[in-house]
Amino acid sequence: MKKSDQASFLPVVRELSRTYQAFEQFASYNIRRLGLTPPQFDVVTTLGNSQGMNCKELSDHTLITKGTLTGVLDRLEDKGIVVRSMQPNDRRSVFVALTPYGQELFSQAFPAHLDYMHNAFQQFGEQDLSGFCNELGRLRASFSQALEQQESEPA
Amino acid sequence: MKKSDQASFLPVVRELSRTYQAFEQFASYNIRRLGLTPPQFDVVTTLGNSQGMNCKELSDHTLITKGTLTGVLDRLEDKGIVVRSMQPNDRRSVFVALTPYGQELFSQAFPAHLDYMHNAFQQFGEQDLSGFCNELGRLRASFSQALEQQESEPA
DNA sequence: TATTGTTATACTCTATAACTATA
DNA sequence: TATAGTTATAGAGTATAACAATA
Repeated sequence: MKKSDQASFLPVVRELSRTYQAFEQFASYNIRRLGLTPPQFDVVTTLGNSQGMNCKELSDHTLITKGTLTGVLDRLEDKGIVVRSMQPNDRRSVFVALTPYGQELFSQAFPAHLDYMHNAFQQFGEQDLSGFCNELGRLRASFSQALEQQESEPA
Repeated sequence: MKKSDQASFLPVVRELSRTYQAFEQFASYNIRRLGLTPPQFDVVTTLGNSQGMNCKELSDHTLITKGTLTGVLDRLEDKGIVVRSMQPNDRRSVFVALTPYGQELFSQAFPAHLDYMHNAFQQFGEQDLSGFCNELGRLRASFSQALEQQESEPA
């Protein structure tokens, strides 16, 4: 019997995609009302929960690759939300932080977004939530591991 | 206490995003080797598991909106993978199906992709998998419902 | 030599809405 | 009037690689 004949994991894959799409739709419905795209919002919240960081760290946190990040930051800078500055200690590095306006946006929009997201979780208790986290974590670990295996193999 | 102060669902949201990203990376690593993008692959597998369908049905299955679908189909047609034809019964409708080459691609690539995906699920048993589906399904239902609520509210 | 970030290129997808041809 | 699909527009993210400045 070929492996593909017993693809009992297929429903999981389908369900994961559908669930993420539903989440993405729900979340971005609110995010776009702020005039932001999801990647932009991701950057703003990452910066908002820190004192600022360089592009490399920002890229690691958001999983946005450096080439793309330049464009995202450009657009956020145009909107006056973030500011770039040079670092004296390492002059290759660019320090990125929220502007005062960006901080105001963050401190207003982030709690509001949490309240919004809360609507989707009202029916779940602590136990449900930690159950979700566990299951998702198991899946994620497995995908990461499988990808690493692939990448380390000869093409 | 404000709702946002007790955001115990935040880890779930983060974990769902990370998990999906890990899945997406893992899956697309293989899909791109076929010279396809994930949306294109989605269309190919949807068509491959059917006798063909019109754009409306295809859009419903893949969740790709009609405007985007036109472009995706254009590129698949350029590659000789799908073919569009008119329907005599409803001349507004366009029937989309795999070409013989597209069918060959599908019948070779789809099982291969399942075998590839299988690598990420080896460690899970039937019970794990159905557990994942249940949890994901609960989440999805909740997101869908919450979005509907939002959309029905006065902006 | 390796790293940080920008630039360049070319493509792909997205959202939105106007448009056509049918029904 | 409503529906199916295309077209138009403008933007935004993606992958990739070359590049400049710095370490």
